[in-house]
Amino acid sequence: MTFDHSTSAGFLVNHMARLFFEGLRNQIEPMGITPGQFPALLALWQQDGQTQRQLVEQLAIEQATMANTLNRMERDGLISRKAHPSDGRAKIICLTEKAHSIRETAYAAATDVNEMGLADLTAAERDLFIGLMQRVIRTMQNSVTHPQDFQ
Amino acid sequence: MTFDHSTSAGFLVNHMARLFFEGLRNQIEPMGITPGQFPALLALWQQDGQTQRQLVEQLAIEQATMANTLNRMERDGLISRKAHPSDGRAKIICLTEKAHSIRETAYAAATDVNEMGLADLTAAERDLFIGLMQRVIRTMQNSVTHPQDFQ
DNA sequence: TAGGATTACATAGCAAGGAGTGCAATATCA
DNA sequence: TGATATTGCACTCCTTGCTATGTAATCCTA
Repeated sequence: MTFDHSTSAGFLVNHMARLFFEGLRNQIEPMGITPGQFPALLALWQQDGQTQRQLVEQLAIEQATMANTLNRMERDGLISRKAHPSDGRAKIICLTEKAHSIRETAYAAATDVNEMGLADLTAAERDLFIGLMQRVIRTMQNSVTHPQDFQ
Repeated sequence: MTFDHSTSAGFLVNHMARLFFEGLRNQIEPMGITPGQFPALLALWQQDGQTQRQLVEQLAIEQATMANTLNRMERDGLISRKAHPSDGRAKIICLTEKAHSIRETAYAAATDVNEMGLADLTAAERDLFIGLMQRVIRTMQNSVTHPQDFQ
């Protein structure tokens, strides 16, 4: 048996992800933020003052990863952690002025990267591609929660 | 302006990559190998005794990343580095008996993960999906080498 | 043929993903 | 109400990606 990486879904997905990651890094580096911070920033721009738990649920990232990312964002002056008004365990994640100020520039950068990656596709192909990815994600999430469906 | 991660290509690609990565990890962990070692193993199973440089070129991974991965594979008893017969700078990467022995099981595991991810797609949709990913990768690689084509 | 450029590899350091563990606060229930 | 379970978060360690840098070997060329 042989195995061709150029037609292996896993290999292609991994390669694509690295290219998007690097593309976004190039775009947003001048603003002082990194690709891993981006999802959290998007969520907080839409609704500031969420807990770490809420961010974890929205972004499908593990709690430990989010804690580390928030540490780096705090270090970089993008967020501050404040006490939760009613739950002594939780903390409220609040954006700093710096984070607010780069919002529109960052949106544009992310849009540019998506645009760059899909530049060769027609509008119909883009919709198709997005739809296929959403279906693959749903399938894999289900196969994790219900592993007996697949062997 | 707003930004919906469920329709952002970059976000979806990243999420998909993490799911494939974890899926593969679950499958191959029992054999004592990890997802990052997989591409190098595939290349060496097809042709043993390559140099690090050859692996880097085939797999589109940076040289330093490959060196670190090979360090872990050497530590885990999957490869050994031998002197190159004619080039004093280079080294020959050779698979151990252990690495040879898990070949077929590992192929099956990778095939299973790809199959699991694409389970919801028809044969035609799978071909389409693979083709779209190949085009996106080509587009992004070109935009890196010729950045002036995109602004 | 000596000196500079290139090549192959190693290493250090950072980012961002994960698992595992521990702690303190909260919730639940007998 | 006291014991137990759950929740929210922090911390440690691992992997895998990157860049930057260093070193030794090889190649090229004036």
